[in-house]
Amino acid sequence: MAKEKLSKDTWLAAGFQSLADSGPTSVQINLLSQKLGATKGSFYWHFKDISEYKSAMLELWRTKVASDVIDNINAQQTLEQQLDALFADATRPAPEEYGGKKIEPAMRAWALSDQDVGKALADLDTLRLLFLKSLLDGWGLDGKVLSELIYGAYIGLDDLQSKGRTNSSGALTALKQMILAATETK
Amino acid sequence: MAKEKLSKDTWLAAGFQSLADSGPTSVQINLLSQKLGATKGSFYWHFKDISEYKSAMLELWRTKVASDVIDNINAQQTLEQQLDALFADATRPAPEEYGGKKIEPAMRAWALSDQDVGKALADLDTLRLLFLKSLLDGWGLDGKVLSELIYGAYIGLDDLQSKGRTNSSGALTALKQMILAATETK
DNA sequence: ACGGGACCATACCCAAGGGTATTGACATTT
DNA sequence: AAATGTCAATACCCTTGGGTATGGTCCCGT
Repeated sequence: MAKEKLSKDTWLAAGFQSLADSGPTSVQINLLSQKLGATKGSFYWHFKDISEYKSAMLELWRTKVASDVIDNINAQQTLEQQLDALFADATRPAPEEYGGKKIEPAMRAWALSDQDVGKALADLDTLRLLFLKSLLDGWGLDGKVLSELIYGAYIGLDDLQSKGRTNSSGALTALKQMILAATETK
Repeated sequence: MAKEKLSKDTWLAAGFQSLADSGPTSVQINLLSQKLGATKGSFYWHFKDISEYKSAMLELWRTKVASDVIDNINAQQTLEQQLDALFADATRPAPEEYGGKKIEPAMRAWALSDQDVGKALADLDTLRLLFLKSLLDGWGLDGKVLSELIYGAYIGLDDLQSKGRTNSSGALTALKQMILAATETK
């Protein structure tokens, strides 16, 4: 790590990295400090306290990291393209500025112990599920059921990949094929 | 909670309940004590320290709670029955003696911050994935890809259900139908 | 060159949670 | 009934991690 002045975003990126690597309990001020080669003095200049810091992480995740999925899908035309956009999101790690790792599984873990994260994740889940449902309904499919299946696979494969169990791309294309096949039998 | 003598298993069940409800950080001695209407004195009689307690939780989970899946599947004959057995496991909560809640999502969360849990979960994942793969291969399917898809859906829907987002049974039967359909086109 | 603000290091304090020691109530054994 | 063993309450200690106070360095504008 360079010796330059630290910024709010640098601190947050370190937090996301710790979060993805070792879970919510690992995002503590001392750890982050030594990870950045700094001390608490710097942290408390950029943030009032740790709850403000965590709120900033949550907000950053909601707005910048986790909210692109729907937009990406809306930009596509065919169902296949839309599914590709959705599944690409499950494979792609977070941008380097935000830790460079897959953080959604860790966020789901975090949601267990933090009410605010839990609420944000709940909102995100219902939003995505509803969006998926209406999308699939629009293609003449059983949106209620398929949205849950697709989103479930999205979450689970995301988790498997983040833990290094698989690369998950093959499984997602298989699911895509199955769904596309279902549209033709209509 | 009754006023009776507490047992090791009672303490462990309380731990699983806390774990499922509020994540790994919530399994602490003081909290469990007041949850059981007791004090630390009791805890430290049954367990040497908290790491022994957590090891006991992990071991109990591995042997009693999480290892039934493969056995249940092996007891079935047709592919459909086997898939049913697998998916039933994703829906069923833990037995009352072990907290009575779905704990695998919380275990996956715990694995982020605890090396031992991480290793146990990794072993379990690879075991299940390999088993699923060979199973599907035996039915003339693409085991490598489908095992990941099925297990991913298993994990994700398990998580969604534990967070109260869906009941997941519909999605799983849909996936089952898709897989069964794939066997017929062979 | 100097005054002020951005940025960070150092040295503390405090609450929380793990751990220990001691004692007490109750049952069982001899 | 005396002794032993099981189980739990109480009162402590210690470490960890959040938080504060204070002072230092660098830079930038005037």
